[in-house]
Amino acid sequence: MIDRLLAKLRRRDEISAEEEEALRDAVTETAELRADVTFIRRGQRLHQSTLLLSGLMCRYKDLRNGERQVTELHVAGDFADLHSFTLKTLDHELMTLTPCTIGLVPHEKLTRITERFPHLTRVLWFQTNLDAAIHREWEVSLGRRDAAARLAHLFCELQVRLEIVGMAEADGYDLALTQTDLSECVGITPVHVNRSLKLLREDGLAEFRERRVTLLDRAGLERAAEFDPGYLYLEPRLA
Amino acid sequence: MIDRLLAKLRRRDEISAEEEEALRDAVTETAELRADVTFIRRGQRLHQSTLLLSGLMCRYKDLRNGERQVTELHVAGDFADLHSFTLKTLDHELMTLTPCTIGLVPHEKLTRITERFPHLTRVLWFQTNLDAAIHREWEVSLGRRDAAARLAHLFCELQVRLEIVGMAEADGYDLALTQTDLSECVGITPVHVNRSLKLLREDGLAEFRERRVTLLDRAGLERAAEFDPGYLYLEPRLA
DNA sequence: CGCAATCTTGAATCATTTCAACATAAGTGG
DNA sequence: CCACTTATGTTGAAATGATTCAAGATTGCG
Repeated sequence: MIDRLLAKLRRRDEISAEEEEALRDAVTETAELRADVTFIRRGQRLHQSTLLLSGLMCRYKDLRNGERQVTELHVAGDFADLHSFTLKTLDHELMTLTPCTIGLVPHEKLTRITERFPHLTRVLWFQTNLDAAIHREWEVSLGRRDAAARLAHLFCELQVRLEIVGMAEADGYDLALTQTDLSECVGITPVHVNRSLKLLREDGLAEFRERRVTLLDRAGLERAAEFDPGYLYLEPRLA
Repeated sequence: MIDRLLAKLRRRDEISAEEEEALRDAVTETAELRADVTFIRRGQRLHQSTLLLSGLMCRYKDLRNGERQVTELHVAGDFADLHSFTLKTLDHELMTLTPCTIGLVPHEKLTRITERFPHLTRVLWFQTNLDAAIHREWEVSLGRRDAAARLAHLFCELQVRLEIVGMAEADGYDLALTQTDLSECVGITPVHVNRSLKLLREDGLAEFRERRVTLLDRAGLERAAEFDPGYLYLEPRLA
């Protein structure tokens, strides 16, 4: 059940049998959520963290005029709001994009982990730092890349993140987003997403059709996006 | 010496005398750095973290064409690369913007803290999550705010962060940046920074002259920027 | 004083947005 | 199963915010 989380953690560090047990024990409950539900709102006091077992979620912030900026996408295996453990309250909303299965992890369980499992604590801390690294790379996209490169970069990132949890093929993956969802990730209008996707398609780099991303030329796509997977910290580092 | 760090930590949580002692003990060395030095490069294996005691620093990433995106500014009291403790390597560069005094904290000291001081560990973990929250807010600026609002928002953020460590007056603060530095923070060209600063000045909101930010109308500036300090987590939360 | 960095402004250009129309796909109820 | 509605995708043309290029003004520094 927490296999995808374990795959993600073990990609970077060793997790002992006891640590694995502590993690399994930490998930006290599971739940199903339907698509397009904002189930955590900014400012709300939280007492548990959400482990995404299957489905797609996003963190976002809205502006007064209704514009929305998605700050991160979450795929199966991600701890969608592990940071609420130390923050207690979030500065953003958290919503499902597809139907999702989640595991609930009470903050007391995490406190216990910090008291008894220093290494596992560092591994979890690492995961929140990985989210921060993803935020940084999105800052670069939003600040410096043009529309097509932003989309290309996002497609590259998701290919790698989904591969880690066994949810991507060599040439692409399912991605149940609309062009409007994409526009909220990359900070452009839906209309311009449409035009930019057309460009990527015409350049033979990538295609987004029927809720699936197809990497037509992965190397070329990565070049166009200036994608360097370093920020995803794929090599083991043994904290 | 680590007073500003302590002020920052105590703003959000209680730090016991022992914990304070553990922190003091963790800083094994201090150093002076001159301005405009990139002293940590992406990919470099790190064995210590950098505590900024005085001065101004930034994290940034460069693109092939030479464009630079600053992903966060650091002020006195910030742990500029606490995340290197779990990441081991950074995905970005770290550079001084002014002459800086830094404290060096070996990662073994931090490992010790995770083994003996669970609460202090959570407090430090919180700090890296706070950096992530700042990244998120910058994503919103870069993705959705126009040029003037991005600058306005940055000025508001720094006012609050500098107040916490006693380095801002009620109406503004010293900020030793050039307009080009600002442009690398907010993702626009230096020329457009200049024009946008003019707008803010003409609207009576804020002024940036002679390396000093003056908030002419703080409430108005915050309104223009849609600044909500929630993401800076200013209230105590007792982890 | 004089050079170099920084700031300022104007005018032309460009990427993206806006507005609008139409096409396609998906979902609902009769 | 079709008619109808709604969400999503596509394209064109005009408008806009930001960039680029260029020149001149100001400031800081050896």
